[in-house]
Amino acid sequence: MTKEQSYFKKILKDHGLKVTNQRIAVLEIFKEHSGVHLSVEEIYDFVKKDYPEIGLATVYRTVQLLSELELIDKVNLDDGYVRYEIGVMDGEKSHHHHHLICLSCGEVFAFGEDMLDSLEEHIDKTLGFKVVDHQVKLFGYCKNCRENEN
Amino acid sequence: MTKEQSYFKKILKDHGLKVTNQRIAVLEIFKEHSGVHLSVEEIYDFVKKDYPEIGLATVYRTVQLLSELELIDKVNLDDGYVRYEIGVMDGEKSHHHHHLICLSCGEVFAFGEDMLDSLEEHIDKTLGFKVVDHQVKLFGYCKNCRENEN
DNA sequence: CTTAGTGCAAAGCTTTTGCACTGCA
DNA sequence: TGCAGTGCAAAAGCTTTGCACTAAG
Repeated sequence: MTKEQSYFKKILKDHGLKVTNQRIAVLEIFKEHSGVHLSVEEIYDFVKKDYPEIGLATVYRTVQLLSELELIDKVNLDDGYVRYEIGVMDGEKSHHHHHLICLSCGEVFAFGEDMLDSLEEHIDKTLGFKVVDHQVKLFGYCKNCRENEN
Repeated sequence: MTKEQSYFKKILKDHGLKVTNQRIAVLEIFKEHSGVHLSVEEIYDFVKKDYPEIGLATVYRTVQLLSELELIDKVNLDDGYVRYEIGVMDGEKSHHHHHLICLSCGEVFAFGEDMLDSLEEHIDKTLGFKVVDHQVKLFGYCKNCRENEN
């Protein structure tokens, strides 16, 4: 058993939740696709390879659970699906919903979150609005696509 | 006829589209609710007061049209509805998808866009990603809610 | 007159829910 | 063994689409 699995089981137990094969299997898919933004349908298709009898509703419920436990992040890329990505795998601080979306190839890149600190401070001072979470989407053209067009 | 209506009619004609009462009526609702983020259902309810025989499908089609003509902005506040707001009514530069969403009362405030310029410049330099549009959502607690809690 | 636009109803989509069954603790 | 969790199918809710009809140009 990997250390992520042990950690996951502990969290489930701490919340009085049961450890099931389905939950382990879904988390495993997120681990195998770190950095990728998966729709529930995509997760379902992946999980079925290892666990063919799983139901779509279970995947929906598990994904909601993982999101509430803050083990995965919810991302809306406005493509008609709600997407999720694993958030705490890499050593660095968890990057929170910051995405570069290429309008040409559709690729999604991530970038760090510290760049917004001064902005949030300014908003607090001028508007009295206390920011506790943020979601930033930047649309444009990635390096590859720009090079291919030239 | 207001100057916004003349402008709208010109745009429709320039695109080879017909000027219909329904389209005028929907635009009128956006004008009356400048700064508000309306769902299609809400727009439908408002329009029906002036134009009871309008159909929901027409509102959906009109809103898509207005969005393509860049007369309104599409906003997704993750509440299950796609929302729209009029974008070019005030004299200032059009504020592009920048929202402060209060987690307590649900109120949505807007803020200016120039604050992101340095961030985008940095991204271009370091990642080679050219940003052409952006969408920023900041979640937190607004002044009112913070004062009421104390 | 021609055909884009409309209204209605049906269908399409993702997501949620009810309920009997299963399996973890 | 008891009850949380699951699987299936049905339902829900937003949005789109097909089609006959209406009205703008």
